[in-house]
Amino acid sequence: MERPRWLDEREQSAWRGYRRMRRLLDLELARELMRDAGLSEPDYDVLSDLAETPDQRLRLSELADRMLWSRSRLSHHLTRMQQRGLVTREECAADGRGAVVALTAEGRRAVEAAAPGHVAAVRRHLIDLLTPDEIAALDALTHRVVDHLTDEGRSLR
Amino acid sequence: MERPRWLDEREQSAWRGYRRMRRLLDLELARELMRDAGLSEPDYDVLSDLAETPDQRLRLSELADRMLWSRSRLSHHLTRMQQRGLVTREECAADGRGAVVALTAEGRRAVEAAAPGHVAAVRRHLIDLLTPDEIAALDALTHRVVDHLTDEGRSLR
DNA sequence: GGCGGATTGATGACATGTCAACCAGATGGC
DNA sequence: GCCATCTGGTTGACATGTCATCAATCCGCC
Repeated sequence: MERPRWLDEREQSAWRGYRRMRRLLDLELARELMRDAGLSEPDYDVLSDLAETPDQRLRLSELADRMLWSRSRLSHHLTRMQQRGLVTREECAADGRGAVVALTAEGRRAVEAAAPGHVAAVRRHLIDLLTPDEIAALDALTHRVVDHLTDEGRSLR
Repeated sequence: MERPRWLDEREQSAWRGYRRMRRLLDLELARELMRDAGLSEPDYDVLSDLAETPDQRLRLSELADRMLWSRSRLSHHLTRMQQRGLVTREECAADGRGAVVALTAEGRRAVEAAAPGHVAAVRRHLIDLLTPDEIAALDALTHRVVDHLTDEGRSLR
């Protein structure tokens, strides 16, 4: 903390670029997803995680961990999605405290309708703008940062 | 939209890595910033944008544009920051409707106290984990995506 | 000069996210 | 078997962000 090493010009530029991209990309993807499919990004993430799962259902805590959400956030969000008929809650046979979220037929229809457009948007605004080398670099670098953050978290707590 | 081109494995992995990094990095940086300086990331962004400005003050709309925030969001956030004594609002001489946000002495002290630690965190969790080539790639790629999104926005509207 | 439409910023209602408290059920030591 | 403790999930209060609306002012044009 003493004698801070500031960012040099390149680093500064990359950091700012990253944050700007983050914000703009997010806005645009959310905007298109809402316009074309009537879903928010969090909605879409919940639905697609569920859809990828063998049985279309997951323990609440399992889903929360995958999404890096707090249980509370997930619980609130699910009650809203439940009211819209996209998911249901079921009791968990194995653990009396537990709850399981399941995709409804309507929820499944919603993701399937949304997915092609959303993937296309991700391509259009990000993936197709990058060279293969850049994709590889992004892949490597993001995973390294993620590993660093999760290892550190694990070892410190 | 017809015949969607899904992401191949590499692309998928990069996209997931990006989103995971985004989330984890954000959480960690926000956590440290709050713990060490008592500021949220939005607070810090407002303060550091103001601090970089020659006169420590900016038109509200100018600041909103730089930050890619809605005016409404900025206005709400400023009233909260104003109550904490970090900024003040002034009338704008040039435009009777306008308002100018100015950093207070306390606001200046807050950013200056927060900056070294925050930069160090950005280094520790991101920049110092990347090779020079990766920094350059990140710089290039993020700016290309940003340009694409802003050009498109400009030409469509 | 003055009218009509655009722009600036504030505001209130509402959606979403966070945090702390809580309950029910599981788990482990004795 | 029983108590203390832990865990999974829910809930309510509150912070934050979004959206639509509003009043004041500016600007272009007659």
